[in-house]
Amino acid sequence: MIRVAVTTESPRLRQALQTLLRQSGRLEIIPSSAAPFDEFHASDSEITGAADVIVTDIPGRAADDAGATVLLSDEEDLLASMRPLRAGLALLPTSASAEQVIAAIEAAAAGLAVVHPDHAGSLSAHPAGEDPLTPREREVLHLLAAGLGNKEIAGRLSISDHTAKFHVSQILAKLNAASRAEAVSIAMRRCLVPL
Amino acid sequence: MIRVAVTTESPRLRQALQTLLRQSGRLEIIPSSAAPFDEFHASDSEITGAADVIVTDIPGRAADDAGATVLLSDEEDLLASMRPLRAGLALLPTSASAEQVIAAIEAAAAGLAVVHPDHAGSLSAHPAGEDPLTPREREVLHLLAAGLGNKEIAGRLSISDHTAKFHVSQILAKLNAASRAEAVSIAMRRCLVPL
DNA sequence: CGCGCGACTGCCCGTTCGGCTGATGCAGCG
DNA sequence: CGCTGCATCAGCCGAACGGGCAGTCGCGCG
Repeated sequence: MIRVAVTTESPRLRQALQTLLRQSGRLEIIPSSAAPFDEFHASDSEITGAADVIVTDIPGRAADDAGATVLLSDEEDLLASMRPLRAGLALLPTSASAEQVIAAIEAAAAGLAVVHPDHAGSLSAHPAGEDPLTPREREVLHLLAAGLGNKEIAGRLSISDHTAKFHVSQILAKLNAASRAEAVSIAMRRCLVPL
Repeated sequence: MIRVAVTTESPRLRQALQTLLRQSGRLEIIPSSAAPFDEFHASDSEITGAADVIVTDIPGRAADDAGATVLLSDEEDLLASMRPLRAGLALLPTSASAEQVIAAIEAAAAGLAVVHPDHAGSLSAHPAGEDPLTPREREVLHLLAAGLGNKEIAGRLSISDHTAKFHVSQILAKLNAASRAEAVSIAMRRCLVPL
């Protein structure tokens, strides 16, 4: 039985979560004080101490707390700042389904790091914006992203450095980059290259 | 009830996982064929079709498959290549505990992305390797990573382009990069710059 | 006080980059 | 049969890059 404490700013959300989680049958909800959110600090230690996982919508709590935490938030910026995914930290948007919240709680309790794809979009996926790069261009892009010069790229691919340069030009154009450095930046952001 | 298919190279591991997962009581294990791993492709579709989640130690399977997948692997490089954390993809080391595997399966089934902190170390934290970049150099690095040229960097920072160039040189030296493109690559890998 | 270090500026010089205008060969497609 | 897309090669040229070398300030530390 995983003990869960719900600490949200909105009482409505807290209510909803608590009933939702209770229905799962596998979680023990620790009654949070009925105090308004601006007093949550008072009852903090008691709740935190007894819980295995904290479910919250308050970014600060997730940042401070070293324990297992599920953060429900729609703020895009959060992802960036929290990016170094901690052990036991789960990041979910408020649109997450009940199963997702429950699964995230269990994973967090087990010490895993979790992200929701919707949220992680900026981290990982590139749903729409596609990259019409040819296979050869992708090869070049890899070397380009490794910081190689045209001549080195040409050497690795056994082609003329003119051709290498040509491919780089194509990549710059397709990625809408003004320089190879920007191309690397864009490519890595879009995960067109490993790492 | 989540239907789970176990597809591993090692029969021993498959056995261990199956019994382990069965004990949880919340998972339905789909019997995988007893075929040796080099034939797994033959029995692929049948297994995959019926399963909600696939547990495997074969990197290729996790890459190919679009569905929920739990990858058990200790290879560091994998993380890099899989980095774009997909929806429903969980990455665990073989040292993961039973609860972790089960939690990961449930999270993956719910469409979440999961990483194990041990594994994720390379993703987020870089415990040792520090970067003795001065505050000013970090500023320059940001612009550098955005693909700006020396002149543009100088403009943004209201300094001489000679100075901008100087800072870039310092950064290249400290990051051990031969070119600004490689510097961007290294900086983004080390998370020295947002995204 | 001297010393180191970060931030800043300057100039020289060879290399590289990125865009330009070309060309060739080889596929698939209507 | 042309057409289009991909990959290959080539020269030219201005601009940017990257490495030296040489300075000037201001700050904190012993």
